[in-house]
Amino acid sequence: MELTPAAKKFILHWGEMGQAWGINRTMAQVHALLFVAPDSLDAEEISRLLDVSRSNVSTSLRELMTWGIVKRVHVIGDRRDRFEALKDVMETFRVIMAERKRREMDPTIALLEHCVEEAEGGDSRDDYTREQLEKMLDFTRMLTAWYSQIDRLPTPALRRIFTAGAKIARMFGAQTPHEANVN
Amino acid sequence: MELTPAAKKFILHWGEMGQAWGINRTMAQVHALLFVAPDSLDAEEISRLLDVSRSNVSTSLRELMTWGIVKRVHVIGDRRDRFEALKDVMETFRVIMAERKRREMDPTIALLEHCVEEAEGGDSRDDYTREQLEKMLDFTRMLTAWYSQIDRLPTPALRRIFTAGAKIARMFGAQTPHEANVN
DNA sequence: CCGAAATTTCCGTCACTACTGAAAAGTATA
DNA sequence: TATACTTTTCAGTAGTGACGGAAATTTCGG
Repeated sequence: MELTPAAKKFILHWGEMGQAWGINRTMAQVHALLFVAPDSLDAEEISRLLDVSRSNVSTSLRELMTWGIVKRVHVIGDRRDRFEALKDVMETFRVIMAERKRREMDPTIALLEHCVEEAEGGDSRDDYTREQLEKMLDFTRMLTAWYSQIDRLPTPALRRIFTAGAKIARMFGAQTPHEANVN
Repeated sequence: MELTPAAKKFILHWGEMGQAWGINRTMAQVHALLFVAPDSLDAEEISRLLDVSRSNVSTSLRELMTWGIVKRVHVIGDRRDRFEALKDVMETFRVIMAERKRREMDPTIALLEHCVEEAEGGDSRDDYTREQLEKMLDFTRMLTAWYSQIDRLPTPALRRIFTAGAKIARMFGAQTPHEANVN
């Protein structure tokens, strides 16, 4: 098996995107490869196709598995581990979101709570900082609460929400009397 | 002016978060500092408070300004440039989203379109890859379309959407007859 | 128009992370 | 249990990007 030009371009681009989002390039490339690959691949093959070392592949695969977007699979008659990615884009997206929430949003909320609490004891010179931190905390809580609600839904419902952007905008876009007064 | 413990912790954490999202640490720290600072700061002061070089601050500020979340301001009687961050969290979030869409989503869509087109000419062995790329393209388009609709709304409407997660979930969560059959 | 203050640019250095190769550990088969 | 095959770990290396310091440029007051 060799990579088609389209697959190559996608894999390289995915690597770049990964970097922009704080994900190591090889890891993103391995994911991209598994995503477009018709069959599961073994580590050796991945190493060959991406031209990176076997050990680098091993590390990347482990990471991808802890993220939950790549799974180890086996085929009878082959001792080697084989790997395949989640093939459903929405599902992949959800898993990544859930993981980033867990790794980044939750700790951020905890830290902000701590900071706000600490800033309450401070002298009045710190009032402004405390207010800003509170606003940041409120916003982060709002986002994660929204996410939690949405994440409960099955994939088709999620898809409906995302295709209903205009409808949602219309529903929530109406100005309240107060806002109308302000404008 | 010196940093309070709460401010320090927030700034450090924000730096870490930045890294996880592909943003350089100093840049994130400068932003955090300006976000919690009661008044605008000049570059010298930022350099001192964060203990990084003047030139590093200069670069970070320029980047933050191209992102549009930090503005140059002047006070009479002071030749030095002073800087302040957007103080509204939601607004900051919006600006960052818009910028990332422009920098990452749009190019990704362009590339995926190109790849799909190219893969159409290929032999049937590439069908699966093409299908996967198409799915990825559809998903990306769906997301950006949703975003475009939502982004039109004024901030209060946006806030209403984000506080209405449960309501939205209820509205779109109802199963269609088809889905009910499948389950 | 000159000089001082402030800012930006540039290039060398440093630090960090990704990466490799080799060795170690693990696993299945005979 | 030995052996061949596979995966993982680890320690050293390389490469990338952040950073600092100095020089160059710009800006402003006198």
